[in-house]
Amino acid sequence: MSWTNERVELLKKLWTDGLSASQIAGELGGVTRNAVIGKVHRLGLSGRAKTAAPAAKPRKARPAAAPAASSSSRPASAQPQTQGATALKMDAEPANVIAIKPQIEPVAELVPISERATILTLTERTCKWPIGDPSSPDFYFCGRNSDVGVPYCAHHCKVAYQPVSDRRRSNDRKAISA
DNA sequence: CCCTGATTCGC
DNA sequence: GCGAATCAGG
Repeated sequence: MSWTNERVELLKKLWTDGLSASQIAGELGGVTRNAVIGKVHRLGLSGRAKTAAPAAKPRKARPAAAPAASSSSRPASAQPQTQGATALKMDAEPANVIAIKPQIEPVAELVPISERATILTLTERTCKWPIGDPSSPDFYFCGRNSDVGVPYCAHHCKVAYQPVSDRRRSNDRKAISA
């Protein structure tokens, strides 16, 4: 795969949207996260709202020649592991937040087909955020990695849990009078 | 262990 | 220019 204008534009969009390099790589397909990161740097759009202090890091030079990656040891990109399916745990909700029940997610939220999970491939470390209409054949789960005991990946945790402080007391309604 | 981005350097 | 290998960190 080469970096066509379209792919570069999508890369820029996703990167600025805050997606991780591996997520973008999965979205684009045909490239690894390293390729994405490399491209991001070449495009000069690295460092998005990150640390600004540690600018100078005495990078340690690589030993010498790479252990010869020969030519037969590079599948494609890192994929979520698929070990034995184990019990699902839908608990672990932080105390000071309210959980928002996953609803049918709009098309905007897409997960690369290669990373999607079905009820059969979910493990205790895969994101169980449902995507699509449960009654539809296109229904699937996010499937990205999540911490053990946590039902969703980092991304969907943000979506699922909303700080209580953000919840608006429903008393700012306007004069209801009568 | 999983992941993240950053960097180097052979190609 | 590209990206695997590697580093450094969470």
